[in-house]
Amino acid sequence: MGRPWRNGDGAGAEHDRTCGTTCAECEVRARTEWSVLSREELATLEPGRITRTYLPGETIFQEGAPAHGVHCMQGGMVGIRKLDVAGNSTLLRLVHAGEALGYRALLTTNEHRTTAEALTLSRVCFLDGAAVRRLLARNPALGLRFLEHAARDLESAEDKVLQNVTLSVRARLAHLLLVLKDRYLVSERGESFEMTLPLSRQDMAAMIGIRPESMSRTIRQFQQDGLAEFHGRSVRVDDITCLLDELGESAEFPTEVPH
Amino acid sequence: MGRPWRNGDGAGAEHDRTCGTTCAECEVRARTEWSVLSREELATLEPGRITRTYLPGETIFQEGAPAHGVHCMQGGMVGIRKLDVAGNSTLLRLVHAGEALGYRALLTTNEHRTTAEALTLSRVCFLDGAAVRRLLARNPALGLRFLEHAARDLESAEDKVLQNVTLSVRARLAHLLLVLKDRYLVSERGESFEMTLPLSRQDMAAMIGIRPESMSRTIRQFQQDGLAEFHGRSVRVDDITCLLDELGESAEFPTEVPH
DNA sequence: CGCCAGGTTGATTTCGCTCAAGCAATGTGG
DNA sequence: CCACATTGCTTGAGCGAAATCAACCTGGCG
Repeated sequence: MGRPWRNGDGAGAEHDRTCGTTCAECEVRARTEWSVLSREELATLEPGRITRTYLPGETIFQEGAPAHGVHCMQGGMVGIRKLDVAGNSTLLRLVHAGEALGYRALLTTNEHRTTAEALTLSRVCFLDGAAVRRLLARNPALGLRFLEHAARDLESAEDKVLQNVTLSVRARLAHLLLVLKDRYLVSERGESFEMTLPLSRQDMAAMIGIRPESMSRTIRQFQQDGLAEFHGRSVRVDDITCLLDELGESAEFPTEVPH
Repeated sequence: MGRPWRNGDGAGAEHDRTCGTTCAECEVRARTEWSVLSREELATLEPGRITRTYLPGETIFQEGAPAHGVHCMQGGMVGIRKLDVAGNSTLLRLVHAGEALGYRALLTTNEHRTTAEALTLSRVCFLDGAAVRRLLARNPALGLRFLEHAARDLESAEDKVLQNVTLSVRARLAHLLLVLKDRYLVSERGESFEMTLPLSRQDMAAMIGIRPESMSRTIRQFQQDGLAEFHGRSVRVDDITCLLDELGESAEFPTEVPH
């Protein structure tokens, strides 16, 4: 249990001693929406604050449950899932240290529309909804920070829609690898790089909307084609440009022949 | 061009005489984000306001273009599209009278990530970005209204992701018809109803992420199965419950056999 | 009249899913 | 320590839904 918050986040500045400190002293505060608040404003959040550690697999809130407040990630990684009637699930996005979680339900239905599940050991603060709403009503900057967050989430959700519709599985996996590279890169040299995947195969499959079997097969294809080498959760890519080529390949320009 | 703003919106209160009036006098204001503003605040928007009418097919803003402000729908219907490299496009959502348009780019990149195209004759106001930002910084309620809007958009985008991944084309068309029914219903009696589609077949296909050919075939299937009758843009559904059945049918409970 | 975009239909292909089995790593209880 | 269950991952065989390719039809319009 040495340093559980170091999970590829790069910052690696979160230690056990954050345990129980106030928001004002929180090490990830600068990255959060709360960074726009004054000391006095921050203090109003303290009474309704609860910090908790979640083990991998534990759920933080469930789809359909009423939202009583906002969660704020201190460390670890959480997956936002959405399930359909048949139990089929999609992994919509990953949430890391410094990000808010479940803020949306506070604004609309008061009911969570997604499930949040810890994917690694995670420390998460819960902040009381009423206190947050009071601050939102008073300080415009706070709402704007959340608005930016929502705008980014919306952007990536729309990207995902387009991706799932237009790209092949190969292209979607290539895209996923490139996205994960930004955060989970281990080493890079020229056109080649290495990274450690933060997700199981199943979860990677759920991220691009395919079955685990298809993930296996596509990974094997990538290896056979010399695109990437997978050893457990570590991936080595020799030539990143090959990966980039995959993105457009499934739907190349329709050879604009004049007449 | 008698009454161009009556497009199934139900309200039907927008007429040509709205032309050139102020925001304060705007007939759709009560439904907009601006409803939380005082008369004085509204007045600050006037200098940077431009009202324009768009013909069907005209684009209001294009993916990649810089955003200089926010658009506000007075009447008509606009489609939000997103294109991929190969020219393949998806219709992400429809925007109607009283809704803001292109507000997201103002908050993040300052660059539009989607294209907005008038689908019917539409009247749209443009509001200067700097003026809007000034108000956002002053009045928390305005930001919260936009935040609610973004939260709803995000919700439906995530629903769409799940839908495209888990539901069959049949189920997705059934779902689309049920969604369109809410707004474009013509008449209803018991389990049966009639409506007039606001979209071409191509655009309906683009909404659920399929090719036009597949849309044709699925419509024919629906007719053969007695689910719905299509005559051009009018649809008659005899038994709405049949349509509802389609939603879950593609992925029914996996027969939870104990042991 | 000819042209053209939108829509329909048919034939064929292909990509990813389903179903099924097997395997390695891990845990568990006797 | 072993027998056994469990879980995550992989692989194979076969199927089926939707895409692709291609032709044709229709109505609107210059």
